[in-house]
Amino acid sequence: MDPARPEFVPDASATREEMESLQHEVAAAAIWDDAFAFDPEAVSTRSERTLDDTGRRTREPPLVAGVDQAFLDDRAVSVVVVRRGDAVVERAHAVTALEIPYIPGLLAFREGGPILAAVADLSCEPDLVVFDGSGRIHYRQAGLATHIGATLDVPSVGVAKGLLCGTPEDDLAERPAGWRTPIRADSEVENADPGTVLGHALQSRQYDSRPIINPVFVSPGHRVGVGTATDLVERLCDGYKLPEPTRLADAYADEVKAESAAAPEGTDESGS
DNA sequence: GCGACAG
DNA sequence: ATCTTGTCGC
Repeated sequence: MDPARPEFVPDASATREEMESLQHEVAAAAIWDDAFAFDPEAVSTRSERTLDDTGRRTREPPLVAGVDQAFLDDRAVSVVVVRRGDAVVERAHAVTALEIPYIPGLLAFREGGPILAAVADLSCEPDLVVFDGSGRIHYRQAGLATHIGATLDVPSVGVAKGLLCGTPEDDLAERPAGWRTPIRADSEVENADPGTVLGHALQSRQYDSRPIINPVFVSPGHRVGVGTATDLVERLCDGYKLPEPTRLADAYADEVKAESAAAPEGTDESGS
């Protein structure tokens, strides 16, 4: 799978001004309404939900991909795991040299290239991609999920463990599983009317008592509206705080990282 | 100037 | 993100 919008591919050697300028272009081109072909109701981590009362399959579950990364000194291990229902259909990875450090707001320029390298090896085209990081919840509304989603022109959502910017409508403390509240644009968010709903804080899981789990922050990447983005992520959570696509990608990234740890450079046996 | 700040 | 043993609980 290759970039549909090559001009959006993040360039780590660009100046900060050029990076922010590109983010504004990406945000202007991003689609934050439901504009995908699959049936959102068919998205699931289990195959039973795609069966009707008589047990017959009623619709083919969409291909959902999870993207995550692990790091090894100055190298990034990027992986993509694609599933159809609960079956892993394809996995791809890439080990590349990191060019710039982590800078809040510019994450796509550090991890975007490595991710695109892994996605390039994918033979299938996912219906939805779940990224570990923000999408529209970003200073210029162009977080990792939005930037890479728009570059590939694939429906995407961002799931972050922490809130980058924006203001939660309600207090996030100790909420029950299933609870959600809007994250609205404030003065820190450019080109957005204050109050615009950028995403949601979603309490994907909670214990009856302690320890207390923090919510995840879901936002549209590309071709998905705010409400649907959160609905989809909720459907993809299976008893854990993080959605299943992210958890699988996380585990695979750890595997590849362990294998890459022994190899000095690009000693890639599996031919990613 | 000070604090905040995805991974 | 990464560095890390044991430990409490279903």
